[in-house]
Amino acid sequence: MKNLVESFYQRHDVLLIAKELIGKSLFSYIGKTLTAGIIIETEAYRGPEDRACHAFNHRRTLRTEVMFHDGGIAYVYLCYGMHNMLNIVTATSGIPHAVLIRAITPTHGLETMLQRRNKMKVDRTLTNGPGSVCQAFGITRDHNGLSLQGPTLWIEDTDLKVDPLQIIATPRIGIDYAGPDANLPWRFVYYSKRT
DNA sequence: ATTGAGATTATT
DNA sequence: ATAATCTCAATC
Repeated sequence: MKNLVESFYQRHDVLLIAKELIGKSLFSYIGKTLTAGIIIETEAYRGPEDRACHAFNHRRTLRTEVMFHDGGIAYVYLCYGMHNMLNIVTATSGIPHAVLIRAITPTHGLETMLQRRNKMKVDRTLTNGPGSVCQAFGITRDHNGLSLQGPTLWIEDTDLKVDPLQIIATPRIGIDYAGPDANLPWRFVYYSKRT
């Protein structure tokens, strides 16, 4: 297991990075507890030219500011007034690319995740949506702009071998307002046989 | 100052 | 299908 280095995040092909993040391991050490899981679903948001991206047309606000920074940090924002969303900022300064983490399969800290999610049993709903992932991992807007080199939030490589054929590309979720860009197949789902 | 809508989730 | 809930940006 090895922490992904800055140069991994600072490449300029956000679609490639979104695909490569599938099968990696997301860690958080928050509230004195370690939680971790394998990333199984991502979405790419490609800066100025992507109508679905918050930073479309270089829209630069308090919220989108961190997307313009160098890759390798977290972009966390609030959606629908109640859900935190975790994004990975990629590319380099001035290029607002990001990858939304939509789902993981839990590996560590299951107890903590259940508590945070207010659930009794581990099931598919524990961490299968961007809001759920953040809640289970304890990630909030307080972690906006945080470095992914740790010690609070980071991503490690794994021994898991991901066959490219197991990654399915589909249109992104919940962005009907983006016009033609709503059809771009920039959502990536890891397809594995399940019980 | 007000308003409308959003990268969602859990429940009816 | 819909309520819950709050930030942002566009408009007055």
